[in-house]
Amino acid sequence: MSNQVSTKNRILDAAEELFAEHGFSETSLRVITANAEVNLASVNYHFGSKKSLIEAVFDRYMECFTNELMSEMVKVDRQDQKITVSKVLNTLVRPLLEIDNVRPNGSSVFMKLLGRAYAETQGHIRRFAMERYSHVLARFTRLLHKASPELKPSEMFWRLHFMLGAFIFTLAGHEALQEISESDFGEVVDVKEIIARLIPFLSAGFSNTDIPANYLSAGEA
Amino acid sequence: MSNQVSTKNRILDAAEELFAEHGFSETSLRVITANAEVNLASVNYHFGSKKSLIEAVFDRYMECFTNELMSEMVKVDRQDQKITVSKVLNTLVRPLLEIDNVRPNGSSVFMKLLGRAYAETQGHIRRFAMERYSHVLARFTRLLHKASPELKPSEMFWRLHFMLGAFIFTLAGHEALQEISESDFGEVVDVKEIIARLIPFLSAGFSNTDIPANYLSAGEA
DNA sequence: GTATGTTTCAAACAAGTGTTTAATAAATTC
DNA sequence: GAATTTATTAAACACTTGTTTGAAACATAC
Repeated sequence: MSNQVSTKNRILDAAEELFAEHGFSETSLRVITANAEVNLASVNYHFGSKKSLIEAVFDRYMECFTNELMSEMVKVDRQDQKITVSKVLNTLVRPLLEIDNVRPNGSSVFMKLLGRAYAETQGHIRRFAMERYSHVLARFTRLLHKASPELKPSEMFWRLHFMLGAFIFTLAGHEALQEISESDFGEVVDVKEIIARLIPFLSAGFSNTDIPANYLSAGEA
Repeated sequence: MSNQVSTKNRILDAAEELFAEHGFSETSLRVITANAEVNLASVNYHFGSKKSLIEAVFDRYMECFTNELMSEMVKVDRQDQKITVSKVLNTLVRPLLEIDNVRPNGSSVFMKLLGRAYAETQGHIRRFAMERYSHVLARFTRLLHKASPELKPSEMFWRLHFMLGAFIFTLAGHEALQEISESDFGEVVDVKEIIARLIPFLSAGFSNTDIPANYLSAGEA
């Protein structure tokens, strides 16, 4: 029993790193099992299929992340001060950086996985994630509404996905951007600093009022 | 001679559609050549390898797009009024929508390809594109600097990539988002409308002043 | 009309893919 | 401690992948 868990985790550990680095379909079960130092057949034994393994890798992060995020959102909801967009976005930070304590480089790997999953089947996994973690997304949306009640739901939907796009895209490719930043400007920035620049950017974007009147909720226009 | 061009284009046409829909490594040469109704070997004959085919598909769009973009940027640069971030971002619109005239659904396919290429090797193609079309990016950056001279280069670099992320990510997955928009809010939006919402969002984000002082250029802080 | 260069084609190639099998080993249960 | 469930293993399976081959068809030039 103690050993079977070990095998399962060895596979997950090796898989997530390779998936993040090279993509899902570019990573074969043979290199995964070789890196994990387990038998090839054990993937199908423990996970059933490669597809299920991908989901398992994905879920291990998502569950941890969404749990932390939920408790962070509850905190913001319970406080007395006014809820701002910036505060809502900041609920993402701790849960994300927290992953580094669970797993070395965890936040980096997680964002890369997210980026790949997002682009992989262009929308299918996006939908899947939006359904599987719909309660988290709903809560996040509700918080955003409290911060910007003047926005009508459809407009908020679009702005939410603009933010998601910038967030995931930037952090998924943060390593390349960090390299450029260092070579071109001599600035060494870590993930935390990237987020520190990203959040004001997104807050301002989300809160912008430079829009056609019909994008506001009824009565506000 | 007239036939070899036709074969080449049939391959490119079939390939770009399949690449956009299913991804690069998920699309085999056999389904490409089947859709194009040409012989399997003709891909290697005309393009050398699958990798070169991918680049050819990508370049056919990029060249058309960047040419239009350059002339659009020259226009903005030549006008007398003040250059705003919004104006700079709007230089992207016509070149993008123009593609629909060259090829049905062209802008949609192009953005999907961009999204895939961006995520595929996480940064490698990003770097490749930034080098191959560095003159375009440099011109775009120069325009942005004219619009926001108070931003120091490194801060502009980050904000530029925040915008790129939101832009490419949103438009690459626009179909899924459009479906949700229709089913959840009953709103049918086209690419043009998405961009119309995106640009004010990005302008506000890019122009935000809610940042630590050390992110501004020397003397401004 | 022969010769030259270009393009198409069916077939085969070598390598890699996820998955399954049946035998062995290990752990757990009664 | 024998019986039974659970885990590991090497091997094979059936299939797909990108690429190459060599002959045939076509076009062009002299």
